Amino acid sequence: MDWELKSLLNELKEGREVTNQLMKHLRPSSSHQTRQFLLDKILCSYEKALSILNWNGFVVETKPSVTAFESSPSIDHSSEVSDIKDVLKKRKTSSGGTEQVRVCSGKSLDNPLDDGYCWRKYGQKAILGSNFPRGYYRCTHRHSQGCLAIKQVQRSDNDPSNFEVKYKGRHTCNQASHSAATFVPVLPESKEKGNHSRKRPYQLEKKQEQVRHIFSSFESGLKVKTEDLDNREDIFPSFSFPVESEQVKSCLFVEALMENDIMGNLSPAFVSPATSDSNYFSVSSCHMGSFESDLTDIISDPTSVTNSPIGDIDISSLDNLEFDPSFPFDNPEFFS
DNA sequence: CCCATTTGACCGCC
DNA sequence: GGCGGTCAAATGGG
Repeated sequence: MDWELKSLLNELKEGREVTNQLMKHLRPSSSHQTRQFLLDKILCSYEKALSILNWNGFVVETKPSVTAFESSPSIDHSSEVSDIKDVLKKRKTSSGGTEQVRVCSGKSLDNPLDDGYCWRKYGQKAILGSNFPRGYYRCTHRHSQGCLAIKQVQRSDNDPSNFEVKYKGRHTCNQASHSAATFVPVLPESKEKGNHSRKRPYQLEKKQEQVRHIFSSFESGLKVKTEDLDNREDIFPSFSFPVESEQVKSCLFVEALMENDIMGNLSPAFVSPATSDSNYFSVSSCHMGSFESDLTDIISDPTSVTNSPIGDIDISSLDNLEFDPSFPFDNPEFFS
């Protein structure tokens, strides 16, 4: 089975499971926060499922949705949710065909350039019809390691606090593969810079700074457009990946806390970014965004790992999920 | 001094 | 010719 279909199934299953959890939490004793958490998870599953369909050429219109978060006065989740508009665009490929490009919108109150990679700006252009110039960046390791990753950043006209980030190419540098795989921030530079004593500490420092920003960047969200210059199977193992790796870890972290079997079921898009198309991470950003308070609490306080459930979610209740086994989500023919 | 950014020039495509 | 994208010299910061 295609991994996309697996992902789709996983997302739908997860949506089903979380819906069941939510049902359990409809009782008055459950907290609003818990219900929000579950609602958001459901929405994210739907978003991911829709994205998968989108990517496979289905015409799926995604529109801003309303969630319980809008009733939350403390956090502006409404903007996040309404910004999770994944738009597919066609672009020409080198072979003359078209290729889908997904646009995810969001807001970044933080530095939109901090996505875990080291970028070097090589140009800036005023774009016709846009109020703000477009910045052109390429991977710092372009020359030392031949990394061809490129990104373009442009402030949104409609919402100047919004940035559209468009990625092209894939990271082939060490930084990409390692930062995607582990938390180890940076690798030794290639020998040509070995005589530079200050280089490494500087990059380490910078990298750690970037890592710190990753969550906040995705809390607020970014408008991210991805596009690869190569073939589809080449799509960005890396692109997602300092970013997504953080998210994956966070998700795994959350999932582990929430009894992996229940909330687990991570889609391949999450688990195996190296084999995924580039674009699913943005959906997970909504995931992240809505979990922000929980995650930041958990992450900032290691002691909470073992003895603190997420918010006040009743983990024990998650052990006994109930859902209608007759619902044909598991049947591949359901989707044919 | 090295490196990243800035910015005007240049290039290729439509 | 106009536009988007890239190059590369100039500039500035650490």
